[in-house]
Amino acid sequence: MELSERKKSILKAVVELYVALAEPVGSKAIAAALPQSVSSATIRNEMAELEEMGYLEKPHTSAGRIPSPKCYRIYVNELMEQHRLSQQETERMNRALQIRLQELDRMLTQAGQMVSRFMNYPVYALAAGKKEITVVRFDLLSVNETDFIAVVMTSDHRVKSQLLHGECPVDAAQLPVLAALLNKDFTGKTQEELSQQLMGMAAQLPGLLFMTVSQAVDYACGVLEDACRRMVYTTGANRILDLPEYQDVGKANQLLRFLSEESTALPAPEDNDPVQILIGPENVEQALQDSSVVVASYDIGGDMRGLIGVVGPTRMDYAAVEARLSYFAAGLSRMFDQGKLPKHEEDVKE
Amino acid sequence: MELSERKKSILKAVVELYVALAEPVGSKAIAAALPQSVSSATIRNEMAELEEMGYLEKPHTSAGRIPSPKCYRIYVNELMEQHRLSQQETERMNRALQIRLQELDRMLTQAGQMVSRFMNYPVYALAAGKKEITVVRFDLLSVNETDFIAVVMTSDHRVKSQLLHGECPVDAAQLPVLAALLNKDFTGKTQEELSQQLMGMAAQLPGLLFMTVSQAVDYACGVLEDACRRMVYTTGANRILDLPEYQDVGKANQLLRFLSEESTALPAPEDNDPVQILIGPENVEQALQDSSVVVASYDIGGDMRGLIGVVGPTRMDYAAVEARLSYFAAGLSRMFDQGKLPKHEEDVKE
DNA sequence: ATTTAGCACTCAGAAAGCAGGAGTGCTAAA
DNA sequence: TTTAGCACTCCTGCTTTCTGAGTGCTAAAT
Repeated sequence: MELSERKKSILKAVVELYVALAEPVGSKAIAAALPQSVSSATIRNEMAELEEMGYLEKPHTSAGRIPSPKCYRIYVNELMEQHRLSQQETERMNRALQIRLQELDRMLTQAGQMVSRFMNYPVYALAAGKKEITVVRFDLLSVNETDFIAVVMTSDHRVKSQLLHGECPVDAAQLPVLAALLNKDFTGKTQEELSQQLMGMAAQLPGLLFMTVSQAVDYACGVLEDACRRMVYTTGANRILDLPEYQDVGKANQLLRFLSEESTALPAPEDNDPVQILIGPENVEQALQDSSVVVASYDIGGDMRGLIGVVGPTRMDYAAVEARLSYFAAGLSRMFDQGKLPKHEEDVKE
Repeated sequence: MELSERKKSILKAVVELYVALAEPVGSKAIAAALPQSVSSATIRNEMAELEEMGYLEKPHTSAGRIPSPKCYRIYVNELMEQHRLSQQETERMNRALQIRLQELDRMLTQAGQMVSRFMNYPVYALAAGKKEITVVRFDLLSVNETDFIAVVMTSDHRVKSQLLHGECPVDAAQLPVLAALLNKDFTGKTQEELSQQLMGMAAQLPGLLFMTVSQAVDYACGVLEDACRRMVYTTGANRILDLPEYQDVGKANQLLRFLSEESTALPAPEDNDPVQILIGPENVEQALQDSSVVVASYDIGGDMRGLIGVVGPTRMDYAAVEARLSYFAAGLSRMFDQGKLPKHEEDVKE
């Protein structure tokens, strides 16, 4: 059944007043807020019906109404107006986007920090790729008789390196040979495949050389491992402590725990919507049932895209958050497009 | 004026009872806890004096006493007994210490996470060097006509690398030459010196080459910059929400903010005590006035040492925390000693 | 058939009052 | 110097009352 125009504008008013004041809103307040002039009694009748229909809720008998998740949903789908970013805001954001393109990991944390600063909500950022990450290139650099540097470039264009203390002396002249070997037999492999390959190699190589190869491959495994694991960066989690809905330490604790410990379970948009909004119980995760998530994706280049999400109470200024987040995502896309991450041969092939 | 034996044992009892129960402790409870059998009335007299002297405080007239910071101080200095780690504990810790030596940054966060898990308090970890960090080595690796990898090794043995998209074509053959140039003129320099040096170079090099050099040096600057800045890793901050002293959201918020935003201001031990304890107002930082910090240092190798600190309420089980932290620090020292970070030539010289 | 005014009703939250109890400080006896 | 005894304090938890915002219903007005 379709909602009357008036019902809709009442819902809209309820959401907007509740978002602004964080208190149940009563019939009088709505009457004042509506463009049409109607009496509070009329509003009361309408609200009784809307409650019946599941759009509004009462914390207790003699309080005003608060929007239900269903109400928020219809609000974001139909009712909410395009939030207009103020000149100030866009300028601030543009300034924030003037950062130098850095290593992807740092990039993500930085993006998160920026957004969190603008939103006053916790933010998470991650990069998602379509394919499994592999090593695409090895380099070994000699430091001295016993130490060398392993440089590993992964399929998502990250380059990681570390100083390794050889368990046996390493000949500087040998290193290029070993690197060539690594590049030949250990590239394009997932973590498990790497370990296997290494096992198979054990017999074919002189012990000393094998030690070194093994160290390098071990390192590469480590890199791949936390390329998968530590992909999510959360920032500004404690901002929720400023919000009235998390004044209860128990609730705050629950959400904070989730954000810091299980952040990998944070939602990623399924379809290719630029921005997706998940309201309260629409979240699968138990810990997010009372919270909402707004998540946007942007182009990173390569076969990757970046995800950046804002977590807040269901009472969230969806219009504003969505507007800001899209703006940011668009900005990031542009940034990555300019300082383009180079295509690796392998990507170009397909 | 010296405290009588009995006064001391009363203080000890007050601290230990208060630490255990988080409630003001009364004369009767103390009488029961003391080895000597004395009446609660005697205790009351003694406590009145101790309060006079500033060791004890009363939240209000008819409540028990709680220890003042001064009391905690004398407790850690003289009264507290060596906490004996249980077999279980040491085993768990040993198991935790079986981690593979990785990049220093990751190492620190890992150490922090481990300790925090054992302590149930927030933990911060950082590495402090005596000298300013400089770049000790550059490498440039060719990827394709336009891209190359910059590898930078710093004086604290970190190796960082990134894929750079050349603003102009880069000739693979040229790269070693440029790297040699970088190693000659840009090593052993602080961030500011790097920038200066680069300015001076602008005129002397063909434009195209200069672009590339400039990109590499820029990257090195970035590395040095956040080698200084992002040196502190905090973990488990929200554990404080489980403690009764931070049930007040305001207090919790203040401390959490401090931990996440100004963690660089966290205390580092001045002298070379293995473990240092800072109690409440002994902390310089405003935000730590009601909290205590136990911080230990351990040897990382090179000219660096690692710092690891536990933050908690003044009502903290100092004996246990100190014991665990020392054990951990010792373990970390040993680890770093085995998988020794190699000395760099420069360090060896002096 | 809506809309509106009016009014009794409900209920959370603040303020006030009350009893219980833990703990103190003091005094006087041991 | 220690201890028992006792009056006193004042926090805590409890019930009580009060107030006000907001509702739902009814009956009149449009």
